[in-house]
Amino acid sequence: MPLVQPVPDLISLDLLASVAALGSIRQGALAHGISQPAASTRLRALEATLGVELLHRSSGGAQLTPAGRVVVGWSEQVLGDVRSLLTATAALRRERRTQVHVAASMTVAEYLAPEWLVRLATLDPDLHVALDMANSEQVAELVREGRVDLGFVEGTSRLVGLHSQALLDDELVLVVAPHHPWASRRGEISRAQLAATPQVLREVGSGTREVLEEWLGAVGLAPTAVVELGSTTAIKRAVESGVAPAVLSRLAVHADVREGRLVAVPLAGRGPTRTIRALWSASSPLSPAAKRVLAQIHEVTTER
Amino acid sequence: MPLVQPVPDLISLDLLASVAALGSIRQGALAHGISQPAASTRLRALEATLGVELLHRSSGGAQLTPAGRVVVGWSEQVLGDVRSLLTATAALRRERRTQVHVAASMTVAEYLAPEWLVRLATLDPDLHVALDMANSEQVAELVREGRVDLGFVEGTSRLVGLHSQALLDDELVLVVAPHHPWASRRGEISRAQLAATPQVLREVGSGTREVLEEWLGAVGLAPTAVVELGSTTAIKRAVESGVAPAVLSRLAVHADVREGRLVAVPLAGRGPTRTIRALWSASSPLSPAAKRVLAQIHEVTTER
DNA sequence: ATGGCGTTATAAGATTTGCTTATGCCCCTA
DNA sequence: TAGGGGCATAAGCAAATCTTATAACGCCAT
Repeated sequence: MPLVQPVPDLISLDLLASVAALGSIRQGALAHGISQPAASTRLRALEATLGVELLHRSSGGAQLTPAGRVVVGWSEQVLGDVRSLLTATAALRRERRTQVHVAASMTVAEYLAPEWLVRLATLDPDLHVALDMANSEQVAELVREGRVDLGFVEGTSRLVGLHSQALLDDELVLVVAPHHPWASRRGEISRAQLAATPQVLREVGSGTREVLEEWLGAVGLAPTAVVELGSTTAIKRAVESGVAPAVLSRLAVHADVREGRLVAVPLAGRGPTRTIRALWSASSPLSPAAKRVLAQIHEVTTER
Repeated sequence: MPLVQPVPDLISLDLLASVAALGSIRQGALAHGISQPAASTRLRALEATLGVELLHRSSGGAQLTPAGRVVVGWSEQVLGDVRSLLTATAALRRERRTQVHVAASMTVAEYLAPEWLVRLATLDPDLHVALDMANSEQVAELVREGRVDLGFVEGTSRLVGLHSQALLDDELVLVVAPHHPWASRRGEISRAQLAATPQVLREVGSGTREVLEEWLGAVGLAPTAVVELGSTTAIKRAVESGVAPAVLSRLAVHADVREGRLVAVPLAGRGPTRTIRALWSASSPLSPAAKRVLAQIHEVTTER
């Protein structure tokens, strides 16, 4: 499958085309910014590589042989394709200078990223950020595989092969429907009570679920699912309808609690919290554009 | 007009395609017969040259980035055209191994070369000789310019920049029509008598004319043209019709004299003679096939 | 006939490139 | 925890490619 050696090199084919057009090896050398003996030696080597005499040389200059004309004809094809490749890679470089591909976990994508992106659009209009949503585990995988430049996740698992930077803490709160018995009771709900009560949970792999599992696991307990939903919004609607309580990010329920659709119920002791983190690949340097995005999001999250 | 540096090199583009197909830099290196660090360094250099990240590397192997896929796509074009170029040059090498392009002056082409080519066809059927006819001056120019491999000319002029080898001597003889007064006279025609008699001549540049001009010029005389014809056959027909005498190669008139269409009239003293020579370029080595042609023609002309 | 100006090719030395082997580090699996 | 897969770095060596200096050749004007 690989090309059989020896392979002609592009610079020598290009030089041959120049010599053909200009009529002498010396003029071709000048056009290519190399000395005349260097050009002479290169062309002799190209003839040896191809096993064909390409130029008829005299003190009056150099002209293509019939075989040389054939080779220059094919070379024009090759060199044209190389120019197209270089044009394509220049476009990729321009895109990479301004394009950042980001993946965020659901909570971040829905409640934090919009504000971040608005700030970015204001501060740095040249940057174009493409945002994907996935659960935290999937976000980490996308980053690890190099399919996105930056990731934002909740929690600290699956950071192998990745660099990370903490941005802000996010507290999880217990919410119930307004008519739920817990909505009007005084006092806090213990971990044992919470574990004994079926809840609406996110799917396995979501940061929200992981943090809850860790919080209960610290005392040998585990959450009980009445239903698993893949969307925080869906969970909020389910809770509001009285199905069961849920533990969700304060970021996610802030507006619903303020507007009376949900009631926040205090948890005993220190509630579950997690750190929202930025992730990037440990094996590839962050692009300048992605660094600018990270720096500005860090600035936004530090200001709160 | 030349490609702007730095230019990707074909071997690295080929290696990238192999790594993409095989899934690891190490497997790509094996396929290309180089060590793994050499492959790794080459691909890093290619990324620097193009200014684009092409591979996502991990301990599980290497996969193309989206930009890498674009580059490999364009590379397949480039590498495909390079393969076409290599196929074309292989065909040219095969042709050059068996094809010899020869130019001969009129006399040689009409009276010597046919026998030579018949012998060549018998002795070496793989050789293909293409024969052009031109006058001696034009033959020398074709050789000097590299447009033919070998030339055969009469006389010794215009050998600058050429190698030559004497093959045989050719005598020029004076011929007249059977009813011409000189046909029945006894004795030789002097140079003065010849110079004073209008003749049928070849065009300027033909070997036949040059030799005659030299022979008369040696005693301060020059030939007088009643007409100039570009073909020895045409000259023979003109002489036979009684227009005027002509001085032609013995090779050319041998059969006409034997069959009585023309009468050879002796010239006083040593008649004009010339050497039939082979010519080839001084600036390019003779190809093996052309060497075989020359060797066999030399053998044929030495046997006479 | 000679000198000047164009060309190509060779020689020698310096620099750059590209390879090798050895080895370190990382990740995954048994 | 050990072994086997991967990629990257370091050091040393050989080959390639460049430079300047110069030789040789052909053409043209004087």
